[in-house]
Amino acid sequence: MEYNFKSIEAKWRKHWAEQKTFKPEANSAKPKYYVLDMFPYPSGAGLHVGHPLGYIASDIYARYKRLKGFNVLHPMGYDAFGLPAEQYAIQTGQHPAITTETNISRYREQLDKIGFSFDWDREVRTCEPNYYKWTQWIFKQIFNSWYCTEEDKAKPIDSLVARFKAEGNLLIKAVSDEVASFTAKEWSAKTKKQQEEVLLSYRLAFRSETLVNWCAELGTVLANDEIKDGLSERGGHPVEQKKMMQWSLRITAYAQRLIDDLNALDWTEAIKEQQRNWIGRSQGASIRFEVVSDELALDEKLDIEVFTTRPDTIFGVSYMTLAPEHEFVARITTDDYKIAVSDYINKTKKRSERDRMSDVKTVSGQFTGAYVIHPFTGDKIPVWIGDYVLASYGTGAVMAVPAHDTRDFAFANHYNLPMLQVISGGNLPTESHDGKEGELLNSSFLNGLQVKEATATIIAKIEEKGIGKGKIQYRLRDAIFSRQRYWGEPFPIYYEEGLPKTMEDKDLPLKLPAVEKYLPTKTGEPPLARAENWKTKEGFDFETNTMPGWAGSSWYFLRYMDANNKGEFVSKEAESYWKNVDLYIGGSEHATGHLLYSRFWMKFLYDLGFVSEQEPFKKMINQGMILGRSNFVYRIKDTNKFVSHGLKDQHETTAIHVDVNMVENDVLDLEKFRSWRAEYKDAEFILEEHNYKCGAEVEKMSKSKFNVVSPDLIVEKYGADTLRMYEMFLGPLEQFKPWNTNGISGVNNFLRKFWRLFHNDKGDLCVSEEKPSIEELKILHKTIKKVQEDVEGFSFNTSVSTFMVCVNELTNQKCNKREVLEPLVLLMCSYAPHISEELWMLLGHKQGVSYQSFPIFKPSVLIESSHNYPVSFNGKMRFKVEYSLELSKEELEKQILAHEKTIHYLNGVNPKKIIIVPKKIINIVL
RNA sequence: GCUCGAGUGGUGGAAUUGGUAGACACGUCAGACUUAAAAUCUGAUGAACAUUAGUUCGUGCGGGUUCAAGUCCCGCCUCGAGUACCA
Repeated sequence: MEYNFKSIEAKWRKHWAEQKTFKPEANSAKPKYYVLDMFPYPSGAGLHVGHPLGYIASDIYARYKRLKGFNVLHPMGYDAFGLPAEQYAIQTGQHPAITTETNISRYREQLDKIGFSFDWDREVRTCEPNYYKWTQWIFKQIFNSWYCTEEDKAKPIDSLVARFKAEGNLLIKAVSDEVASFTAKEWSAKTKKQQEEVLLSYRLAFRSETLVNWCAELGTVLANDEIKDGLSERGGHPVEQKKMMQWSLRITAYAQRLIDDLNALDWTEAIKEQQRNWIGRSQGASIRFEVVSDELALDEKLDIEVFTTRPDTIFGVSYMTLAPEHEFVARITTDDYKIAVSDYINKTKKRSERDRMSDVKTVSGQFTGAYVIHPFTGDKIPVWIGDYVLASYGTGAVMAVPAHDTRDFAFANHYNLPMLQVISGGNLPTESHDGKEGELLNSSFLNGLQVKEATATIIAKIEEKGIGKGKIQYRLRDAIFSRQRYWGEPFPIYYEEGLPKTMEDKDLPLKLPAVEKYLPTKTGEPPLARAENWKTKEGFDFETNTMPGWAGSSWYFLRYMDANNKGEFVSKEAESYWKNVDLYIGGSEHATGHLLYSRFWMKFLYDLGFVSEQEPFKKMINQGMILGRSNFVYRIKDTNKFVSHGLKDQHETTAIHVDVNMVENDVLDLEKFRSWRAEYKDAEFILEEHNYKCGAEVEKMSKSKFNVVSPDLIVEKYGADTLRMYEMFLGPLEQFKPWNTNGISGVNNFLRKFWRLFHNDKGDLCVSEEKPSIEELKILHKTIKKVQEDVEGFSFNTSVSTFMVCVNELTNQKCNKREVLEPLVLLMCSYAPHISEELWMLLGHKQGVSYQSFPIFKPSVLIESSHNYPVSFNGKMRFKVEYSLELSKEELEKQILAHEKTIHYLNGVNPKKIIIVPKKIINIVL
């Protein structure tokens, strides 16, 4: 029988689905292992060949872990809320749920063809009411919590109320908005409404006026990454900065824990570093400067607070800069400067924050006429405004030290402001001296100290004087949590007298209402305001915003543990068994989004005792994107003649993208090309070596470049096992690489060779029961060892090569011994599961290969070869050894000494000791 | 600018703790089988000289450590990714 992948693969897919082969055991005594892929957004375009890359890798690992005796959870689902389906709904009126459903079935169909070992009974979809019921429920918990900085954890809001009743808020240490202090008595005296307002400043989900990117045309707030050059990425509509009432989550409360706990994670340093930078911890001090301005009344006292990471340079301060939006600007600007200042503010308003950021070189600013008093020298320091200072970071004000900060330096040079060096070294006045090395000078009591000592000294002094304190500032902002969209989770919130209230658990899920149109209302309210009864239902006034895309994806990994639970988001037993994800595979583009929010939610749920781990993803592998490889034909100018790539320089040509599906190994299928488009029907070709060779270039996969390769076509032509192995063979998992079908025949050949090992020339099964030779066992053991190492180290590409070598060698040996072939099938079954199942069955096993446990081989050593190293170094000598059957240590020593080359190079010196180190090297101490 | 990663044949890529650089595959060339082609199989394939054994040079560039460097150290160059007026 020939290797007929079509019937084999169809048969086993059906078998696995029917037998529910990949359902994890309930109440298992086995150790657990949770392998998860980042779930996809089901887009209308379907899967291309790049999507399954990570899924294949995780599937290999999941199957491998099952063989190793683990109880493996390996689920899949869909991140199904999102903008494309909503946009489609706006254009066509089709409900996003229908679009989503269609796309999901297409995805499922494509996924099913690749032979993944997902447990589909646990599928989750974020847009299903049964799922988002729990997203809403978690939101409720966040809303009903506050963050206690004493215990450094989130706690139920009731505990805060109890303390307010007992002691007021004077001693409460919490992450909150600015709240006026009150006593227990004053608390009790407040009305219900006033109390609610106070609590809102403490809740971890809160409402506030926030500056957002508002796109009027789309009728929604946009995230920074949804804007390109001041226009919306989708549609190219103008975007403006606007203050809007928005829901936010107090992720900043977790900033330090989010940084600290990164250390223990087995993620790439790059991703961890990205998160650290995003959170952006800087240590420094906040310092208050007293304002002197003609505008202030005589008895009016006003301080400007600045944040600086370099309090040690305080004696070098020569001016101060406020962000143009700083709240004090209008109050302190003197009459003489009012016009200039307001002109300047108007000018900067026109430039979006993004423009300001991208245009770093232009220095601009304006003096306000006001001064502040230097707290140590008593000097009058001019106050400027400048758009290089951002209102949204720190206090929106900086103390400028031009001698030791590049930006202050540029500003001071431009406006001719004074500059004083206070730290030795550097190339002043050519450039500023930003480094933290050197000795303090011109700094009164700090003179002679090193930067580090000076920093500590000055902070102590500042605190002593009561003008500020040491402070840690984070770049991370609270996460804006509302979107003016239809296709997202409704908030379980209604309003009474303008105050938000949560719905009862029993009334969840609050389902998305039907609307006749998916656009915002004429008055600019979100689409949900169009729903009948939404604003008036039984006197309720529901929140019309919906949650952002990342809400549902911040906890989905927990739902898989117990996907069909109707009474809880996850049961205590399921959670305490599966705990968290052992291996997470997905792209690195979510470093500062999904991966950060998930960690935040997990920590929150941990604080409230709902889960037992603080981190959702223990180990993560980031697979690289698969790029497209575009093909070109070269049309000779003004003709319908096409010249092969190698000869194109002889003519004047234009390169034209051709569909890569008409090209194989860069050779164009002329017939397909002629029938591709009417204009090419009569195309003529200038060939080289009887073929038309196309040019090629690596680009992102896109429809317009005709370089999208669907996995379906590959499966159709070569089978799923070939696709799986080829995607792994392509190169290291983490690397960005172009899709290139050129090498796929090699992998396909290998699978056919593998098949032939078990069959004779006539195609009949032919497996011998004879004992294998030492040579044959060595081939097998070498392969087992190498493949195991590769899988554990995620070097899937090299283990494909290892299999190839093994099969080549066994073919050369004409080895068809059962004792060799059986373990090989087991080893192969995570990579190429269909063919392995079939062969396993042909070998006479009743139970499928997916139920087997991996044989543990302990390959021992046999001196096989040595290098020509001289003996005269370090007293150590190293030998390369290969694997064979077990040997005792004594035998091993004997073999080493008996080895011809060893004796030669030992030069008659007797070794004192032979050290057998792990892996393959033996050290001989002379 | 900063952070991280990477530079190896015609191509994708291997290379263990520093230990025979180029595994494996594609491509190319030659051969076998065929009326022929396809498919399959076998062999060759870093470069230069010698064309027989062999010799020399070779992992982005320049130094260094070492018996031994793709791998470690110092100084550069190039490319990719992320981030950016964060005080």
